[in-house]
Amino acid sequence: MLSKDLVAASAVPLVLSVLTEGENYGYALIQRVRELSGGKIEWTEGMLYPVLHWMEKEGFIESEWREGETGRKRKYYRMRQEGRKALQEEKQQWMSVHETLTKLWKQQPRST
Amino acid sequence: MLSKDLVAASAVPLVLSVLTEGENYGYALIQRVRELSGGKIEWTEGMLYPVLHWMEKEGFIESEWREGETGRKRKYYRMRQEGRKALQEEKQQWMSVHETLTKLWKQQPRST
DNA sequence: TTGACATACCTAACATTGCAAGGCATAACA
DNA sequence: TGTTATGCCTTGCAATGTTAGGTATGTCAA
Repeated sequence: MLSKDLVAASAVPLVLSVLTEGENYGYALIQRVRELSGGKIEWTEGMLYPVLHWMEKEGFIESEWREGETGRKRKYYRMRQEGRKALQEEKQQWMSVHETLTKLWKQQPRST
Repeated sequence: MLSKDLVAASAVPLVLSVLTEGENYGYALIQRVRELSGGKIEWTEGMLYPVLHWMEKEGFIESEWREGETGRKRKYYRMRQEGRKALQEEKQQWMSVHETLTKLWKQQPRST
């Protein structure tokens, strides 16, 4: 189980990244992320939907109600140009932290 | 400037990782992390001290008041065994997310 | 045809939380 | 003597996140 903070920090970059695979809808995003992470990342709907709404308000993504292969109505989300820019920014931020961490992890631990 | 969420998610692993370099005190941790990140990670004291207190309460680290090279009293923090365990766990969580993200970033983006 | 379950979306409200802002103290230096 | 950098701490309120609930439809088995 991932920590709350890590789930929060990774939500937007993950949604944007998954949408680079092509449009998708909320319920399926949860499953896709679970699948990609090997079951380690478990999103709840109550966490995801507000994030999607916020991202749409920000202009990162846009949505459209459509029927999928089943007869069900689904709200499909698609990347917008703003979203691609945001993803670039998110990537950089993530990598900044990642590089800082790995720099430390590679060091020989010195005893105190 | 890093997002609030990312700062929160990385605080504990970063503190633990920096302390593997040897004991250190709060004020210097802020500077060390700034330095390691090339100025990208800017912690505030109001954010760090409560985290240090929490980590001590959890038994990850222990503290001791001492005088440094200057005449100043400083509160030095040192890793405990619990902290090393916590760091291992944090590493794994971080890497889970990181691998999920990089998996997506490596993919050929398909157009919608 | 009825019930159960999976799919699919949404939000209100409450508890939790984070952090800006302030306070305190000392050393260094001009 | 005033200012800046160092060094630690906490309060209080704003911002936040998650739980829990609601709605609806398709599918399948009994």
